[in-house]
Amino acid sequence: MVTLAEVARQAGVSPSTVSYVLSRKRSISDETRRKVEAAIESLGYHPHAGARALASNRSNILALMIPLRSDMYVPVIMEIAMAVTTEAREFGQDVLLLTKDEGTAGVRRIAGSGLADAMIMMDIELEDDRIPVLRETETPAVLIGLPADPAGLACVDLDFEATGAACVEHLASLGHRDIALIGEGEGVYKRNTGFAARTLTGFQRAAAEHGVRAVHRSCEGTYESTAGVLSRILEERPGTTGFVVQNEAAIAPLLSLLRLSGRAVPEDTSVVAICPDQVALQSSPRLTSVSIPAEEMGRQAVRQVMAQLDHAPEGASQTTMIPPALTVRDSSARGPAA
Amino acid sequence: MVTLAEVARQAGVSPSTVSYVLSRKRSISDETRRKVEAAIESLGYHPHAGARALASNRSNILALMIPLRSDMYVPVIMEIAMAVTTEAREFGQDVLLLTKDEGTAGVRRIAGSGLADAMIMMDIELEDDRIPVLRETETPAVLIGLPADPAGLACVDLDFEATGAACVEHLASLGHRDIALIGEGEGVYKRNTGFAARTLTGFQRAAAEHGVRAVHRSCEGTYESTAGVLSRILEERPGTTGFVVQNEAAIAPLLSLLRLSGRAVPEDTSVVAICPDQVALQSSPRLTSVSIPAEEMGRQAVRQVMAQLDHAPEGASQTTMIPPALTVRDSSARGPAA
DNA sequence: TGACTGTGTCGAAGCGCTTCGACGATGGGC
DNA sequence: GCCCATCGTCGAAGCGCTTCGACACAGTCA
Repeated sequence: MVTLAEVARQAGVSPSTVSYVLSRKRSISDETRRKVEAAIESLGYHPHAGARALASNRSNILALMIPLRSDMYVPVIMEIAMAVTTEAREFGQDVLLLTKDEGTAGVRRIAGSGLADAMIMMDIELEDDRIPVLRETETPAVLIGLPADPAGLACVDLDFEATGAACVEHLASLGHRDIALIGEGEGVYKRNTGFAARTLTGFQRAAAEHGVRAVHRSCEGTYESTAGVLSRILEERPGTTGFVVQNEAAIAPLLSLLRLSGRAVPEDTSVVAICPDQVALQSSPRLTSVSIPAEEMGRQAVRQVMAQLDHAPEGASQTTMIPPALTVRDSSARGPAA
Repeated sequence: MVTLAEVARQAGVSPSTVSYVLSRKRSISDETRRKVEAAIESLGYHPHAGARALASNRSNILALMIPLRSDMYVPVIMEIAMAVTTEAREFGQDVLLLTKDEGTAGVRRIAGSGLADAMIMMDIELEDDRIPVLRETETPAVLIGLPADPAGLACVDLDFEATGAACVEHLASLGHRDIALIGEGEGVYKRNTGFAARTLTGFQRAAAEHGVRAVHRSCEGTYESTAGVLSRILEERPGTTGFVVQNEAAIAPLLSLLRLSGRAVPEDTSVVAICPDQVALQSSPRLTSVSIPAEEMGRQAVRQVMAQLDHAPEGASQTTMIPPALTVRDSSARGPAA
């Protein structure tokens, strides 16, 4: 192990000088800096993380708590995790991976041990029991998702209500008069994750505003479930020409089923998905969609958490709702009333 | 911050005694242990991670390096990561998430800073440049995947060669005489990740052994690409009745295309997939498949790395090839020669 | 020119833990 | 009843770093 003391010896300066070269907290002459940097380079020195954490009371680690199993689409979780990790490195931070099932004990452990400087949490429930612990331990944190009471907490999320509305507006503007929302599974609405309910709210509000008849059905995402949901919708409202899908797993079955039943997309039926761009682009036809800005959420979360760490906890209570971006592709076209 | 010293004061013992209660490295009387544990409980004490790492030269952190973008199916990566994290906690370890794009510099940084005690690496290339660095820095490590030269390294992977063979054997035993492997995208074979090539080797060997005509086509996984691949196969070998698919993205398109072309699965055509059980179960019909044992690979990796850390690096060079498990479901049935 | 203000560097203390050696108390073997 | 091993506990050193105060030196200003 190369230590700071060895670097100092090799550079012919004192250990504290080396430390100041590294931290830039005091001015150092160019000559000294060069000598020290040369020594660091030639010895392949890396500061000992534990020693640094002990002395400075900063671990330069961000804890990221992700769901073990959840309603969220796995690739989205992954993309957020990768974005967090990548962005964190830009700030010289590393990322500690925790699972949501560690729950409040996990939060306490991290806060108590100084292992991480802050937390980023995903899969936030409306009444998430980790939140009171976060408040109590005064852990700097950013939530990806929106709890019932976000007061005093930094949150980042897609504006799902606006998302639901945007899908309806798009279909309404194309002249569709009967539309359906194929949503997440039953469990998702019950389990208080909020986002599905918020989407539904926006969907219904916009439908009312635009004078569009709207139905909503939850769907488990399997082929069978999707088939059942679709046939019930068409039975009830045979004139349905527009679908909004908020369930990545249901997209492929739905397209397949529409094709089988002879309804051409987009000629007869329009489909708008709420899904990552990748899914929209891989489908056939390529889907008009509101994308899940996973990467942006991850990056935003890191930036906000770093802001809390660097410039005191002012602005910690900021909620960032990312506005939906609807991209028109090949799955939506003019409807009957156009 | 509650410190060990405060616990000691509250319990009426010396700090070293508290430390020994925690580490169990010296015997402690029941009475003292109880007092100390009570103090820990009542104060909500958690040892400071940095201090512990500094003094003991052990961070109790495992670094997990995962691909940012890769040939691997994202849910599999995720499942491995979750399994690693969960299993690591069983050993009292935490997991630090690194991305593969940190490359050799990342490995050096972790090894040099003592941030992690060991590394678990995914997405191993045949000639992975991180491997020499691992050897040079003498970092305890386990690779998930198989490099060209695994000498002296611990590796865990599915036995893809046996997997390819198992699929062929299953189809051959059902009486299929013309089979096709729909594989990963071109890039995967070129990019030296090994697993796709190993599967192909096993596929071809077993086909030869069983006197079965076999073709192989790589496939990008989009609907269009799958359609192209399928039509070319059927043009060349119209008698093809068995498909092996090693590309999760191609599964749904393939099933959809077979249905459209009037080939019933499994009555006319059998399909065997190499994919996670979840994908096989969600498809319709449910697929006969060799599952990707993501969770087991993750758990195994942690166990092996812990063995290296605990009982010296003997056995560090062990390669664990997980034997394939083929589960018969509803997508394979007797073929023409049966 | 003397008092002052910066600049650049150093020494030492201390972060919270582990661990080694020491030591008093106990108990078994003879 | 004495010696020695064992058990349970303590004190102190030290892990590698950051950071505070001190200080030498060179300019700057009246």
